[in-house]
Amino acid sequence: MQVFTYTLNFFCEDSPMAVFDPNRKRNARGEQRQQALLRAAAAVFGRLGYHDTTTNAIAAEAGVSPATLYQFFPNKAAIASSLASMYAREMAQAERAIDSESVLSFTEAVGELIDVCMRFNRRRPEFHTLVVNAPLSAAAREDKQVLGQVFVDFIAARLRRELPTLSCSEAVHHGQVALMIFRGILDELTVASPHARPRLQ
Amino acid sequence: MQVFTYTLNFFCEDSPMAVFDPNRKRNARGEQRQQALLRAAAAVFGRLGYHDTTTNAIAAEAGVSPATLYQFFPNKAAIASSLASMYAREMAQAERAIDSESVLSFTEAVGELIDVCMRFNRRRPEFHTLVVNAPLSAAAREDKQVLGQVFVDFIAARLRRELPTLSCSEAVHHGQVALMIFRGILDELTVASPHARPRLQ
DNA sequence: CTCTTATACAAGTAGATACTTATATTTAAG
DNA sequence: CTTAAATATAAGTATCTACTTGTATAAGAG
Repeated sequence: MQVFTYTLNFFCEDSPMAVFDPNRKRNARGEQRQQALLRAAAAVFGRLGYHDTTTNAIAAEAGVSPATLYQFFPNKAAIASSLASMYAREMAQAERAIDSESVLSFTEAVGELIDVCMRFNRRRPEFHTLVVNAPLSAAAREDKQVLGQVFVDFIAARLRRELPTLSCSEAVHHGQVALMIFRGILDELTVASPHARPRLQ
Repeated sequence: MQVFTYTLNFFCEDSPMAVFDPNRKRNARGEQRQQALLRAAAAVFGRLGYHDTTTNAIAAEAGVSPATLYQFFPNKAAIASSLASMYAREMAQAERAIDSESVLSFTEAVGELIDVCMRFNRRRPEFHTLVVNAPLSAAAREDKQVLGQVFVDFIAARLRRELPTLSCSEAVHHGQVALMIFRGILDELTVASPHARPRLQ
């Protein structure tokens, strides 16, 4: 009996009709829809936060039916994860581009770093909510973690150039603390931005 | 017509049978239940966060039926607000009790302050979630705001004693930044507590 | 042109959860 | 002891929301 059931399930798997298929070929219209859905999701997440954003609202914002959304994303968390990944990678790249020829002083470089991060978070207010409140996929968590590492490494590298006596692990630790501090300030900072920055170093 | 309707609604208000009545007299059993419900809510909020905590789970944790919960609280947000208020007041009091005779140096006093806050957040892990994720009542927001003010004032007062040349508004501003920094570190700190503190001053 | 596959959506469903109703039991004041 | 009010719950309901189903149309490869 057991074997029979197994066999049946194995060969005639009553597949749940997988309306979303990760390997599906996309045409131009599809690619555009997917981008439009991501933009719509960003807007709604930004307005309402992760929890209060419904997939129906995202679909409505994009001007499509809820069912269409599920042609492009398996579930709500995947949309959030996709956005979070994009943003994390984008921001990491922006950070890596800062002072690539190493002409700035430590203070200037850190000032630039903060500026870049602040600008990014002002331009993409939804990033914060997504990272804090959304249940991210492993890939998105990885990208977020890399972003943190880029920040820490940036600080640590500048710090060691400024103070060559500093041990490597000490420098990294200072970088980590700086990251925590920065996140703390970001939390309070959907408003009133240029006020607090001067005190950061 | 409009007037008539108004009158009807005013006098014969089809009251929703208000199972929760804020003016209801409580007996001993009631007071205990209410406390038990708050303790249960704290436990579940701590485990699951605000959004994933259901009123049914709180009732179950307290060993009562869901309906009983609504004899004591009008809704889920009121439970969260009640807890957040309690905790904010408790923590503010603890902060005010630090170094009441002003015998500590600035560095020592701030160290004490951080210690007290850390201990509190370790003892009441749910406080953070409630403050960050729950839709608090006006009263609870007020208590939270007062707590922040106590923190800022503590820092500002010590700072001005240490550096009498500092202007009052400058001192307060430094206090505010310190608060932001502290919150940022708390965010990262459900774990690994005694590691980061030394670098704070 | 044809046929496969992608896109689209109307119209759902399933399951969860905040909250209610009706009613029974306990408390305690008079 | 009576009685009104407080406490308790079984058994709901209403609503919301993530997600599906079935089916129709548009694209585009050959």
